[in-house]
Amino acid sequence: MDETNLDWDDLKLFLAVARAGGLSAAAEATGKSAPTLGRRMLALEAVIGAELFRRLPRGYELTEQGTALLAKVVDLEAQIRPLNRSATKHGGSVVKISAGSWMTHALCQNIQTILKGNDAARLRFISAEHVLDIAHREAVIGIRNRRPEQGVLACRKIGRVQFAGYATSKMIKPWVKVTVKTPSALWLAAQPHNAVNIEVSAPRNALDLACAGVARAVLPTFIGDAQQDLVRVTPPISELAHDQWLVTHHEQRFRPEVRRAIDRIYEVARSLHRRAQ
Amino acid sequence: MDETNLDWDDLKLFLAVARAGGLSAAAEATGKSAPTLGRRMLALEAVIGAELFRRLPRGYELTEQGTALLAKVVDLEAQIRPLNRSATKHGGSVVKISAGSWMTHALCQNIQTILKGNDAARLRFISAEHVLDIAHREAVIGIRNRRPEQGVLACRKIGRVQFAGYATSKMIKPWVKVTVKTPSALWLAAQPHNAVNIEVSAPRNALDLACAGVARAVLPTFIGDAQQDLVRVTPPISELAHDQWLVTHHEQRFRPEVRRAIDRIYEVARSLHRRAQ
DNA sequence: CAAGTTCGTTTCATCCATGAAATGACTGTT
DNA sequence: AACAGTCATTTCATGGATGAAACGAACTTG
Repeated sequence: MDETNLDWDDLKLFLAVARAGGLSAAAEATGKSAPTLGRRMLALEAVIGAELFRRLPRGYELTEQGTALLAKVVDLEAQIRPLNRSATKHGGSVVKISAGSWMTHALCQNIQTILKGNDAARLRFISAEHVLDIAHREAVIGIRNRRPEQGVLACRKIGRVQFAGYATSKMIKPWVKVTVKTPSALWLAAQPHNAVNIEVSAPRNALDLACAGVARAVLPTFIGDAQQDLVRVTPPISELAHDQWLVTHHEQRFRPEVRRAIDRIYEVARSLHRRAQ
Repeated sequence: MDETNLDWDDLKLFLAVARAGGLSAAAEATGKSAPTLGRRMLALEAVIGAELFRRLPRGYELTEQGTALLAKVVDLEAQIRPLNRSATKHGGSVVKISAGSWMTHALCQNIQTILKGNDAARLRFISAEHVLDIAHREAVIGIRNRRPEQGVLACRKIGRVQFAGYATSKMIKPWVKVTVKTPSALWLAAQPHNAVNIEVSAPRNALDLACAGVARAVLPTFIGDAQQDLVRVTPPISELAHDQWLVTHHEQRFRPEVRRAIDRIYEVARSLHRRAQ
């Protein structure tokens, strides 16, 4: 085999073996046989130039390099999974709305306005920090922080989002780190003087920890200013300010239920912006 | 072939064909023959359920869907390319705690108790509905709803978790559906008489919508009973009740910072159980 | 301690993905 | 209009990846 050319499918099989903890269970999960998986893992290790597993009598155990690789491949899988046809299958009239976790939270809190006059379709809120692909119907409506370039997408500017640091008191100095690649997480990582004492994987938990009085959290002002227990402990962070856009597919936006959802969501988002100036 | 299972290596070959603008040039670039690439592209289109190329006499031209896919695969390639390098550097002393989103929320709200006497390590809360693998160090501490079978894991029973339906009023009848495969989501799907009028991808948003007064949500009682705006609208759902276990790795649990975190988390979790009986 | 079970590795027959060769269609040149 | 060149598709023989079967090692159970 070509040892210089990584077979991407070996990464998928690696993921299965890593998750299953051995070849036999991974064989069941993947439909490939245990000998095949064994050979593919050896091939992968040869290409990568690292031992990914300790081969124990009762199964495969990841090495440190294997664990590091696993984290990356889990992320790859999350990106590849939606590409399957089954992932895009349209089941009934569902309007999928994709927004970051803060925006989704705010939309849910204002759900009565959004639902007004809209019984024809079911709404599905997909809370994700990465951009879902409207051109491929991963979502029908998206709220994004960048104007889309694709010609098939229609967009409408909502307004400008500001971020700031929040805590229960200015006396609280350390920060909570969100272990995802959002601009605010990256900004915080780039501030060497900002001590981080705790980490969370979900942005909502950062808010929880700020409210619990142990750390500062970077929050959008339409969220931070709405919390009664929190005060701003920094001025607005200009590096994180960005415009917010409501995006949909040219073809989809004339469906009546999509049209109404767009109008309502725009209304709610605009009012959030006005409150948080 | 298995049309439901995307071969990740087909994405790599797609990238080569897209870049080369045809099979012949891509054959040269990849070492695969043109007929092979042609078949693999057909297979990829079948799995994805979209036409990625217009097949012209003088080569392959990307369709809009193909162009969109190309952007994603370029990104995937950028992530996969460095995998030949040495493993990522080992970070500082971080204690990773994995629990479901409700439990993580509750732990964050009680973070002061958990942090007591524990400055030596940074805590990382990983909010996930699936079980992270402690045997392979995806997490150091896990809160699970099943006793682990693996011998390398130490476990300690916390107590029993109950679930119930919650809303702002018993007059509210429709439910919010969480589009993830958790037992509570699956239970709700199995109740044909429970009308669902709205969907969310994140469990926290189900709570948001219940508090907004538009739907009923299935919540664990240690969450639902703690919300001032919500009341139980069903009795406890016996099908969803389960034991809760604190799990860690045999080897890891004697590290002082892990030991302390385990003790504190156990304390907090036990008190949650007492409150929600 | 013996028997049973489970897991990974090795061996080897099978079959399927591959590529060589042929073919067809289209474009460019004379 | 005829011919040459280029590209993709089809046909079919082949070789290599696959998995069934066997084996060995380690662990579990009675």
